[in-house]
Amino acid sequence: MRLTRAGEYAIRCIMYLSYKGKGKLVSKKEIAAKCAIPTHFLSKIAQELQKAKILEIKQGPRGGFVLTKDPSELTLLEVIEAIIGEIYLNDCIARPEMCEASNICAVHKVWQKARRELRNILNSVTFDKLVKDPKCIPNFDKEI
Amino acid sequence: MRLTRAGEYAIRCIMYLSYKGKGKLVSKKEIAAKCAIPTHFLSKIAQELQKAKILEIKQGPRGGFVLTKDPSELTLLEVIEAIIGEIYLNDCIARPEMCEASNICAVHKVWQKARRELRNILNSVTFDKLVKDPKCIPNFDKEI
DNA sequence: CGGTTTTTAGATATTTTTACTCTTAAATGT
DNA sequence: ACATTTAAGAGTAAAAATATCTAAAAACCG
Ligand code: SF4
Ligand code: SF4
Repeated sequence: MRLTRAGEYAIRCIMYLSYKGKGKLVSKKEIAAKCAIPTHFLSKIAQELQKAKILEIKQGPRGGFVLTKDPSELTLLEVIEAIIGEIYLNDCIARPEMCEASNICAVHKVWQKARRELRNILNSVTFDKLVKDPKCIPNFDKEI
Repeated sequence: MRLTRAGEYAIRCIMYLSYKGKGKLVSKKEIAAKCAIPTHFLSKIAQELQKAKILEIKQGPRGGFVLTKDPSELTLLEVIEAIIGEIYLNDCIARPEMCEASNICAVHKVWQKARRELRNILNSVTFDKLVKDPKCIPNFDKEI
């Protein structure tokens, strides 16, 4: 019950793009270096984020990624679920038909609540707030 | 980011034992049948639950499992973490040294909060309450 | 005591997921 | 045209999940 590496990398990538600002083009190489993400893996992650309309990919020399959403409108939950899919916590929340008891099960109700709370917390945090605290991006300022 | 099958099975097993009552011996075969758990897999799960002092295993004919904790003192969180280990949600919460930014990272703080809330929710539910609602154990009453 | 039943505990096996990596090709600035 | 940069998808290695198998131990029964 933990976030995958791809999810964590996606957050770091968007953190860096948010720090640079919406609409600003940043090269893949730079992001990979600053955020400690394997470059080829970053490609895969960026593709998913593009599908989710969070960023746009520009090819060619001077290519890279551009954040298309305003950091103030973009939450942790959106980025995470773009990569790992919707969070459910337990299988019977995703597919209630897998357990005949799901419509009356007391445990099921706890998972529903837990899921709602977790997603609320992750959805209440926007990237503009995250990057506003300069301390949270200690090595973004360093030269590459 | 979801509970493993072993975790779900553990909850069902303890649900059934709680329904039968603390100190009551129930055979493995019966639990496996009622809770739809592969019998051999149930052995492995029971071993973990015994290590966590939640139940005791009795061998021999008329053997089985006995709940050693009072259902009112036993929470969902205890049972789950006995099987899947402590919940952390993100690697850097389990091992802050894996990311140099962890002591100042704003995202890290969100995960700390999310983890605390999730564990609180799971820890606030005891098994006596779960089994008190007769509807949550629809097929426990059926004959085997 | 000896046989039968029931579970143990560890080894093994299969499948799925994770976490990358490689390769070929496409896009684009100069 | 050509060099640079990324795309897209196939491929792979390792880990985790999900069981299953087997030899043996425990305990009841007659
Ligand atoms: S028993 Fe309850 S919690 Fe478990 S799978 Fe069924 S509905 Fe979900
Ligand atoms: S960047 Fe923040 S959230 Fe991500 S691993 Fe480091 S401390 Fe954790």
